[in-house]
Amino acid sequence: MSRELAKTYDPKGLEDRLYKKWEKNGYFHSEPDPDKEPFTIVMPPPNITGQLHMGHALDNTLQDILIRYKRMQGYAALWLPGTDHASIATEAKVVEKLKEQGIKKEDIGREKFLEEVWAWKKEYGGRIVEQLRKMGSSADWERERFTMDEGCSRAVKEVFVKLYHKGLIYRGERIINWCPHCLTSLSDAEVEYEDQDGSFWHLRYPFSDGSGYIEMATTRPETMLGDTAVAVNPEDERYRAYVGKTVILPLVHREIPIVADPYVDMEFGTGVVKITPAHDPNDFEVGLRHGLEVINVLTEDAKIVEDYPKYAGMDRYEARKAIVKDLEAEGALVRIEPHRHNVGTCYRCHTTVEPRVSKQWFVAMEELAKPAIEAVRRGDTQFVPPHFDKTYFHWLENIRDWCISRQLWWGHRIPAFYCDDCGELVVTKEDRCVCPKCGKEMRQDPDTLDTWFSSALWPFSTLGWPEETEDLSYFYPTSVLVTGYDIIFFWVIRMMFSGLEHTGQVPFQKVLIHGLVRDSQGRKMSKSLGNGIDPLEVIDRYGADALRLTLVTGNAPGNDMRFYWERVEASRNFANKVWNASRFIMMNLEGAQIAEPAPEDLAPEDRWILSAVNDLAKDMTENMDKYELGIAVQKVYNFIWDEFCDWYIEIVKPRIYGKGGGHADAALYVLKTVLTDALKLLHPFMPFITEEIFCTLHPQEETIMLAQWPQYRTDRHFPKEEEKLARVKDLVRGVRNLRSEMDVPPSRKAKLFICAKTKEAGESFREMIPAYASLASASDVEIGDEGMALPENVVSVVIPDAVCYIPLEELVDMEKEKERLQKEKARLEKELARSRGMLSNEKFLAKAPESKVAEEKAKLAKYEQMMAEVEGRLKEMR
RNA sequence: GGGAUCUUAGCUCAGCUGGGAGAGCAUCUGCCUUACAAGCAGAGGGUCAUAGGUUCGAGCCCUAUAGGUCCCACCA
Repeated sequence: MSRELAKTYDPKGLEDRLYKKWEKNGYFHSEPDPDKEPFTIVMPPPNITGQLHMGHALDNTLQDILIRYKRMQGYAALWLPGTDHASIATEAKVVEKLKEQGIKKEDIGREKFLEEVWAWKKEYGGRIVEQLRKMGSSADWERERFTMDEGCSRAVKEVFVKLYHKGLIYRGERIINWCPHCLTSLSDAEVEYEDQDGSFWHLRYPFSDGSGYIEMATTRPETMLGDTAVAVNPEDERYRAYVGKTVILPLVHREIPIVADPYVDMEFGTGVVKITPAHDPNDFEVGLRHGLEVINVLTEDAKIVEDYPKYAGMDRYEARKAIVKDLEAEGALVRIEPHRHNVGTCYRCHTTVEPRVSKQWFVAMEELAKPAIEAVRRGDTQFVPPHFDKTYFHWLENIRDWCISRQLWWGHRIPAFYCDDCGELVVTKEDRCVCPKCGKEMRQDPDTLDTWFSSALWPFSTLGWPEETEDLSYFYPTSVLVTGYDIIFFWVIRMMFSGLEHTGQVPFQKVLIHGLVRDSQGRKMSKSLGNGIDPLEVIDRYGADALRLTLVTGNAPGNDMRFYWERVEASRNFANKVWNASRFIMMNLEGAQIAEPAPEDLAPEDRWILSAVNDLAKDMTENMDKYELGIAVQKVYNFIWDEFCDWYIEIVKPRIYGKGGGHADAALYVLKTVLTDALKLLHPFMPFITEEIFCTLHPQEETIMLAQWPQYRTDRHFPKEEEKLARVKDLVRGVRNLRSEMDVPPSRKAKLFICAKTKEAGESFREMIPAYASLASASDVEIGDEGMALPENVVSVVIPDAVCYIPLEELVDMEKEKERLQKEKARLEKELARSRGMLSNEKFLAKAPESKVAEEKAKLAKYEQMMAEVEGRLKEMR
């Protein structure tokens, strides 16, 4: 069934239709294949609650390019998609929805609540997948996985139990980051710091013996209710005498000691710190060292506890006002000064986090970090670009234990059980547990695991681990992880140590890091700013191919990029160019069967373009293998637009129109061949348009997706013709330039007199005679050598190995011509000076590689010859 | 405080192992040349942040400085 390309390029409809075809025909599906090399990408699971944003679109585009490329190279390329992870965000969405109905999750209980989440997921879960499909993602959707599905849950339990028994997971009372809004603990990585204006309250606490006061400053006066000491630096002469004394805590009137601890900075403030172990991480440490009591004064939603009736129930900021007022009344407040400081906020809701002492589960990181550091040092896993390993090392070398318990319901439940009678603790993979001591049914820990705990297992849990599946042994370790640098700490590092700990291998060989997509002013796209651009809107207006091209051009790994609609438009224009060139070629082919021409029927331009596309394939393959996708796509873009469309097609037009000599069939064959190769090279970047054109051009072919990536062929390398065409291009450009500068309208044709300085040059020009009419507005062409007869009133253009004369009669302005030649002379003088300078430098001759010296000599000869011509012309005109 | 990164044309950015500065957009000029005006042809525009160093040769390597961005750690 042969179709024609539509007259105008319109991605709408076309993209949907092709995607359905690909999916229906199962082109995305991969199985282990002993005859092929595996290439594996595991997709980061985008959160289904959010909609697809530019970051996802970028991730997805890069991954899809790699997958399509490798597939065409004959790899068993598996792109394993995951489309959900258990997160605070998911839970919050459902909590919000229930709230609208006036229901709290506690009202309906855990089981019911989880049912609600699943129902919600059913309604919205497919959305992000649909959006990814619109991007052209060729992930293997048949293998779609969820972090919350059964396989993953099994892996999570397996890992937890194993690490627990190795002593690498422990439960302990620590001070952790607590979000009073989300009502859950947060890991250190989940806390974001922002600068806020605050105040410094200078307080004085009276000594118990009535001998005076000690003054200190605090940013959080309300926590003074929980103070259990005052600390000074042991080196501090000013306060040495006070250490060991006690003070009376104002308002509460509790007697607390003054301790000496090196944590206190003598230079800062008054050099005295109040110690509130329950509400500050540093104070907690000081408390441990000095055996201080931990007095918690805040509830989980950050209100004052009932022990302080006067303030009970007030939230922390209300309480602050009240307490400051009372302190003032009691004479404990010295002064207030403004103070700007960093406060930790919840990465999700940006509520100020409250340090809180509680029992949580932790992963001991020290032992796990070591192999992860080693693996990257050895090069088992490499970052692209490489400098990101520094970030990686820096984090791992300073890592702290990882708080993994979350007070949420939507997530993997911690597989730990408690006996309410005897306090026994059992960690097990079983769903239920009976106390081994008293035989009583045990109660499972109500908490769930940090979402990154399960996400860290993704590269192998999705392949069937802990079963030793065929998939796992074939596709693991995966080939490359594509992700943004903002997620190195959350995800990459945790996958690394998890992979090494549980499988003994790194989870991936390469980590391709990309930057963030920012708005046109360089700001991060965010919901609160409202500056986010919806990829679907871009697709709707310009097509997925244009969006993909935009996201990958002019972009180096690890660097941020700005989003401009103008760039999308430029990408769409390129698609349009490809479309029209293809339409032109097919119009001329008219379904004719074109056989491969005999080598002698190939014109120089045919060999040149065949050679060029051949070189292109080689170059692009090298770039792709080095993950230089931006460079690769730039090359195919330039090839198609400049070399193929603007030069080759234009040169060949007279031949296929039957004017001028040469074999029309050979030209048609070359057009078809080169277009086909170019489409293949472009396909990973612009899958839809290339598929549509390819299948129309080759009605017998099913898809370009499974076509072979163009291989470099030594029998398609024609350096001689490349040289010839370079000369012809120089000539044509020279003539065009001259005509433009002399204001000659294109409609005014003129004869070209080409005086060739060498036999080869003359031959090159002669072979291309039919092309000059359209390329250089030539009415006729005469080629000769030094002695050729020239008409009066000519202008000239000097190019390497030749001079081209154009008689323009009344249009010739001799002054202008002189000016032009003077300009050219000046340019050549500069070049000659540079070249002669280099070649007269003995050190250059002695130390530079021979090829460079030879190259420079050739250039010098060329410029000398051109200079002689220009000077000769100027002399004649005098 | 520690670390990373950037500074190249008016704007946004490429520039892969050091060997005569590039693209897109914008600007200016001329063209509806039968695939494409979402196009064609041409032009202008850069001491590659600054100062040193290594080298026959530096946008690229090294050192310092200035400015910007980001990450981490943080002073109560």
